[in-house]
Amino acid sequence: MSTSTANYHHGNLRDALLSAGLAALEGPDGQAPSLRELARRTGVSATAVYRHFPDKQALDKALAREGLKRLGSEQAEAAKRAGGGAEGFAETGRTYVRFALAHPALFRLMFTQGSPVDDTGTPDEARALLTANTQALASDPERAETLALQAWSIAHGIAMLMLDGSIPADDALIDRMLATDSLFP
Amino acid sequence: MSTSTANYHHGNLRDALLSAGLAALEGPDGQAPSLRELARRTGVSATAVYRHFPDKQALDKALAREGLKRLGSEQAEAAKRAGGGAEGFAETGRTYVRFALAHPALFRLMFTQGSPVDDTGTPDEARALLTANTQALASDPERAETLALQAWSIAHGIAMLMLDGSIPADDALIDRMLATDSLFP
DNA sequence: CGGTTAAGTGAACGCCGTAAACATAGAGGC
DNA sequence: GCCTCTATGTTTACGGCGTTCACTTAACCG
Repeated sequence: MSTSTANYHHGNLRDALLSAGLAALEGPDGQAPSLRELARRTGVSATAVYRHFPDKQALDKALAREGLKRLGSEQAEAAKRAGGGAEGFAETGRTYVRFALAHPALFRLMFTQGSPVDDTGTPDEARALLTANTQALASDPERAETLALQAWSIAHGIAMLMLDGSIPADDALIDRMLATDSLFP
Repeated sequence: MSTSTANYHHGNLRDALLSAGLAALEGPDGQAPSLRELARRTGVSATAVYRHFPDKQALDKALAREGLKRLGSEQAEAAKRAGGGAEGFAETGRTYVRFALAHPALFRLMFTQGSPVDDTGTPDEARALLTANTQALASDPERAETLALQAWSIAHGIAMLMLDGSIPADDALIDRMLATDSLFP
């Protein structure tokens, strides 16, 4: 992803594989695509993948990283649209859950590997937004960190439980559960 | 599980498979065991499994159901030990997260299938405990349902994020994040 | 232009879940 | 007490998976 533009075959196979992977993850089957399937869709032999990724897990991690980037930018845009502040913060939570429901396979992939973020030293945008928002909203700066983790956890919990079918994936329910006045005194 | 006592081979293969599965899920690799591996450990051919489960997913579902049962009874015991009430309720949350950390592979399995509970008409103990506790503690009975889902979500979110390594799996952190006075006004 | 090297290929290995055809042990009726 | 029927097991086989290895090919660079 990111830097595209090239002559495809004999060229940016890496990006082509990632594109195919992201497309497959959006498919209706909700299944993570196999390495061989991805190679097939890209019109390349299965072993060619190994020229660009050491193994399947590395490919998955790259896909997860791209997913995280997209989530972060969606959240940032939603917060800006809401005018920032407390309402903007609340909107990032709703966006988090809606993103999970809109891209279930990708979202699952993002959290199935051991934190795919840490290889780049800089934290992802979603996480930066979270700490910035909580530090701005919390009185006690130490409380801010706890608040950040609590907010993340409840959004993540709602998302996961809805994805797994344990809780109805209802948009109104998301709003009700994330209503800030019924959480956090 | 449950009804054991028999002569093992030529006898209760079903229970033996479930026992082997639960044992494998506790292993250090944190990997869900394959059907063939389970059959091997039980000393039986792979296809024998199909006499007792229509497919691998059904076996996984049975394992998940057993996990849910264990979680429920651990929660009930913890609540009783805490003397019930609000403190008992809080204890069920902490127990939920600790259970996930103590049995990561089993816990993941429990929520990776589409809600493994619904085939039995009666809800599992964990869920029953949750609704009973929230209905006893909430003033508004309609608020109780929202409270139940919020409480479940935050515990589930903490558990998942800690399992995935996104949040440090720290016992003190669990207590801080679940402190009832910093949640729910 | 020729050689080095990055990038792709095909065959093969040992796993996996599952299907089909076959074997056998033990229970129940005669 | 035998004989049959059925539940429970076995062997073999298929296609798909991730990955390895030895190989070809194409692109660039001096």
